[in-house]
Amino acid sequence: MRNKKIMEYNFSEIEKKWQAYWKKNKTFKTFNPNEAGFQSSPSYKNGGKPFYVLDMFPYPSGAGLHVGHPLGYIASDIFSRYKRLKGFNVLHPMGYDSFGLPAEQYAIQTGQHPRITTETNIARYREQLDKLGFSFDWDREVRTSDPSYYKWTQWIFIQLFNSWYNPITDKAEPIDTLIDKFQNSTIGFQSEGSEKTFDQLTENEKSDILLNYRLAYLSDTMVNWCPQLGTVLANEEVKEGLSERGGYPVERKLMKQWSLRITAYANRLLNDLEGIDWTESIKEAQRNWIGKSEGTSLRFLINSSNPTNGKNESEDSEKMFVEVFTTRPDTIFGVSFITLAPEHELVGALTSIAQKDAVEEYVAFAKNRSERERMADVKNISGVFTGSFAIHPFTKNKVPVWIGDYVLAGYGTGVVMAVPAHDSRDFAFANYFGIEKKIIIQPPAQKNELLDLGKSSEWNFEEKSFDDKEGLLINSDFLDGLQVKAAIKKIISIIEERGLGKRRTNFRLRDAVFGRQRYWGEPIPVYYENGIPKVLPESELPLLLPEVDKYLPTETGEPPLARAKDWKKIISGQTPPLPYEHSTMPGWAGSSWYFLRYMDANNNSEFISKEAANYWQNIDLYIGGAEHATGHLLYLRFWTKFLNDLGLIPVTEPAKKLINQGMIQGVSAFVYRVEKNIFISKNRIDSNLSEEEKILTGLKSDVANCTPVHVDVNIVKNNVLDIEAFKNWREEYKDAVFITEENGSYICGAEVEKMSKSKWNVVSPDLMVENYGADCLRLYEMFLGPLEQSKPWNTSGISGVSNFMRKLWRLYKPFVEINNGAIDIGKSIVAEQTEATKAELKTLHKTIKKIAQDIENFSFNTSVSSFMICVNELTELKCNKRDILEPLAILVSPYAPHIAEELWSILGHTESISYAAFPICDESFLIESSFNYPISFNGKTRFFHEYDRALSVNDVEKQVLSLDQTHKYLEGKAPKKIIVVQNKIVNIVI
RNA sequence: GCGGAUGUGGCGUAAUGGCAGCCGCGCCAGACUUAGGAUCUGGUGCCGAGAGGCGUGGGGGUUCGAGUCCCUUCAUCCGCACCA
Repeated sequence: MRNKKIMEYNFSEIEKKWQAYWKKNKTFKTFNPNEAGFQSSPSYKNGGKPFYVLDMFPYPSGAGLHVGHPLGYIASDIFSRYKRLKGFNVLHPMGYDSFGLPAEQYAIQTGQHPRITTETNIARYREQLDKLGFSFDWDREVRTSDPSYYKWTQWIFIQLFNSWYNPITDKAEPIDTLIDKFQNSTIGFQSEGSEKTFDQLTENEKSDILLNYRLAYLSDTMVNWCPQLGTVLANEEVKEGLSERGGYPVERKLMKQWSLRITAYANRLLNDLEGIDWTESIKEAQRNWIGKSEGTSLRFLINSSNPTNGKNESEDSEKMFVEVFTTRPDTIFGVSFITLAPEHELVGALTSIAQKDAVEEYVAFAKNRSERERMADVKNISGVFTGSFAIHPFTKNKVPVWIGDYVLAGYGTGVVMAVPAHDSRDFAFANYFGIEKKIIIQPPAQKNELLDLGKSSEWNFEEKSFDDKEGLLINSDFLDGLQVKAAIKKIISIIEERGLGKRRTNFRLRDAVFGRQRYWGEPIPVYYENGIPKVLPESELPLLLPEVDKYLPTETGEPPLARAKDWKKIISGQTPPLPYEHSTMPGWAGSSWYFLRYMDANNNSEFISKEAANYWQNIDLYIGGAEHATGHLLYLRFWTKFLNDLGLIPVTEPAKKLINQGMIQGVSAFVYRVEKNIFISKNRIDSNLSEEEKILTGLKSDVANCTPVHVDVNIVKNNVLDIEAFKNWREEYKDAVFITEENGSYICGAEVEKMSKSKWNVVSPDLMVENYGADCLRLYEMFLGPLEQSKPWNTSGISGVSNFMRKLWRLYKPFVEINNGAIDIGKSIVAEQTEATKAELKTLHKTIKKIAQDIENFSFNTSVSSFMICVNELTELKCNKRDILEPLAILVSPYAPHIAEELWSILGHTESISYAAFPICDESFLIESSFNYPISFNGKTRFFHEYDRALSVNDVEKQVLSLDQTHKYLEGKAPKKIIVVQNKIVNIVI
């Protein structure tokens, strides 16, 4: 008894089956060349050149993944699977950025160890990731919080500490080479008026001097201090004066802190952007952040007859000077005052007795203003006169010295030469305090007209400064008559000649503060001996994160690590034990080099072997969010360059190509609360209530105002609220009353917002996988639109893709044979011998071409629609040929791997489809013998006519002109011109 | 203020300078149904009964021909922002 039974597309069974298969067979295990198994791996057999596809690894938060997270992972997975089919040895790993603030904040609240919550969250992430069918090699997983990983993060820190940046060779070198130079006096070192040689210095003095050069160093710096988080923050962790995490106020504070000398790399970080294929917006953001500007320093002597406050009376005040930095030295003759930042060290010395009180009051005021206040208050001008005068280096005139908080202490020299006529900030300041403006540039005529249309052709310097870098110099002595650019050139050489200053390049980029006064991070591998910071020997790594009783600062304000008992460095034969550094590393430490660790994830003796580094080089394709533009991506490049300088890795950039996937936003739903438990439907808000409704709700009058309240999007479908589900949603809504539309439904409001738990608009991938399958979700996420674009999630569109999945499945006509009650494995009714028709081959090869192109261009959305077209056409053609369906399964497999594996096996294959060969497009199937020309008149298409593709331009023209329809549209007129583009279009101009 | 991105049907979107709206969602009609938030078939940019006209944020330009190239302007989103 034999029986054929058609199989339905049971995605959940299929997906489970193949996920288990991949896991059991380690289908996606990637081998390094020196590893056993490399030569028998399918990649190697396929000719395997290395290719590295990386996702920015996630921070495992307690909320789990929402549908937005996998977007980039799906894209990278498609690309990885495609590259495997193309015969590459693909490295496609995943891991967790598992140190960080949220776990610690949670620990503070609950007392639970962050390690525990982190592990729980990772398990949940893993489960969610596994359900989506990604082809990660999990044997290479990294976790930044794992001691076997952070051992090497600490090791790299030690290398940074033991290195300095040699400006001559323009790279990092071991600190010993610097000590050598000091000892041989090849170069001098910064020291305060001491005449000692380097070897004559005390150990303390040596340490202090070397800290000025080490790439990881301890120093007193102005830091962003966040009292609520109890830690310092790096610049990019502060947004508009508030902490990025949590949104707490941030203050400026002088603290002894660990920093990394990223500024040494500013130029290279800037220049090397040219060579990498990253989006222009990210490169631009980095250029901005680095903020290179070229100009000159210039000294202004202080007038020696200044009445000073007495403090510095005894010192040689004749030698006192302030140094400014300017990018516009050409405006030197327009200087009418000098402004110091309130924090400038010479403020005290420059203040006259008469101005002492006013200055002190102002400095105190400026100091107490938070960063946020200062930023919010940009429009308000404040400042104070010091009572001192500087001497103009060329005119020898007296120039008043002011203090103003529009000058930033941290940029340039903290002093500006103010040219109010040609700088809008100086202009505002001068206007406010009534300081004179000296006009020294004649704006070009056309600019004059722009400002004062109709009034006069002169620039109105009463209203606005002229800031542009163009125009003619006037009232400027030897610069008169020069154009701005020529003037800059000339004045710089004069300044340098006379020793008044030097050509100088300034960067906005600041050194990165590297210590955090928090628990859940890598301990900095440093101990203190007589107050001198020393790094641990490599043999003592990892320096394990100790246990503490609470994750809070100590009573004395020490970081949590100070609570650890007996956590001290013991040196044999020496007592007492020495204290360790109590700060930990910032969140970005582990992520600054993780891409390297994946290459050799289980190496216990090195952070990465030379062979692995040389084989994999750097990331070929890196996918992640654009929010890391100036943080992670800059540090990643910095560490890569540093490790390259030390000769540890062969590359100077971490990623050849970077793609930023767009954010998937949530569509929040709102109900409108009238009173406590009465809700009005959206379209009824401005309408009148019926008598019935008034009685029902107990409202006396019509609704005047109502409050929108977020409602869980999972109980809203097409803006219609599931009223019963709403009542059950929360206890408080049990007795809710609704003013509905006429048809009795309740319509919710909708708004696109960030997907977040608090807005109740989170759509979980788990639910989508359950209802539609992972393949369907993968395809749908790609179908939404271009990868890089942000877009709101809309679940209702998924049905189209779901229909497609079933249509694809049916094309293969899978069935099972029931043989005397025993069920065989699935088979397909395919025509083995019959040759495919021309039409079928055309459809297939057109799709092959399109899919390959799309993947290479990261245009995954258009691929999905090509698949739909292909399946629609093949269904129409009733195609059941193996020659067509087999390549189609391979084409689909990067996008929808589970169904592809199943169909592949139904077609009789016993090996995974993952290492099949990507089909090759045969162009000959695409070429038609004729072309249907659109015939247009004055650019408007009127009709079509088919001609042989080989027909010459002249013949097409002749034949078109003889057509009846042509005469109809010519209306008896003679055509002025006829354009024929072969196999494209005919355009007749009348 | 500076920089980046984006503007196309009711919605998501597609179009090497050559037929605008492919593929979907939604909607409309029909078929099968006791029923449909199932399935299948057809239709669907706008105006117009129709012929036809108008249409890619607005204005201008280059071109035989512009969603696409150039100039200008507006709107939205994102990043940076007193950086001398």
